[in-house]
Amino acid sequence: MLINEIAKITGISAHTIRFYEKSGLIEGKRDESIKSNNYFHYDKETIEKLEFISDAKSVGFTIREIGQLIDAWYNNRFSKDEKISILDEKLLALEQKLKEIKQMKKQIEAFKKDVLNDKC
Amino acid sequence: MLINEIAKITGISAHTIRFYEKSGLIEGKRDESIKSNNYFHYDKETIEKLEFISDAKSVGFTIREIGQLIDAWYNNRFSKDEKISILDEKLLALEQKLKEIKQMKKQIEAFKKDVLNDKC
DNA sequence: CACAACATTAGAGTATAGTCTATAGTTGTT
DNA sequence: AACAACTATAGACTATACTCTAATGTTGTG
Repeated sequence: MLINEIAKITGISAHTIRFYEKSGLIEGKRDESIKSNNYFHYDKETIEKLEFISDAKSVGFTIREIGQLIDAWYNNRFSKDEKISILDEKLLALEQKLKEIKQMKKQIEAFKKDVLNDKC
Repeated sequence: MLINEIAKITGISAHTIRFYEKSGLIEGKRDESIKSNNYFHYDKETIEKLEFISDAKSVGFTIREIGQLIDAWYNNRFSKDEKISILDEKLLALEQKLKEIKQMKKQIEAFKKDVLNDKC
């Protein structure tokens, strides 16, 4: 698949996909048998990764963190122990985020109560 | 209290506090009886707001969103109905974040399982 | 009174994460 | 062949949220 095709599938613009590629999150391959152009070809795994990137961005992970996660998942840049340590670290971060969000919900609910009772 | 005092109390730098003031999140008052300087004075409410800003940033709210929340809480820029509508909107956003984070946790736990079982 | 420590303002600089433009070449359709 | 549509690359531009610097004036301590 060429860039515009995965752009359409994932809903991520070709520009942004190129930005993610430059950032090392995904990697297209050039078809050595085609010598007239140097278009990048992307596979189904790239689509999976792009969908993961969208989700991971939503929960507040940075590009660098998402890169680590993708490496821990797909690549062999890290040893098994290193992979587990990265994943555990992110799980802990998510636990922390859950706590903070629940706390914030309580606080905003308290604001709301005050507003409803004309206390502010 | 002057700026460095609330900076110390809240752990937020004076620079950042001035940035929040320019952004409309907090507001210091000048002492009209002192004519030799135009230092800003901050009260306990400002400390509350700064602590709220820190928490709200942690959960991913932008400066603009935090401004809305502070207005809905402290100021009378909005009617009661508008306040409730802002607070409900933020509560919904937090619900959504909770869902996304739980989903991401599951996904990372699945990665971890795969790594532990040498499946990737 | 010297002088360190603190205050204000304007504006410059940084990091992150895109987003867009310009240039140049390639592919597919008529 | 003409031409629209697609691709790659470099680099400029934008928004957000700081962070720092410079210039200038004020306050408090020995």
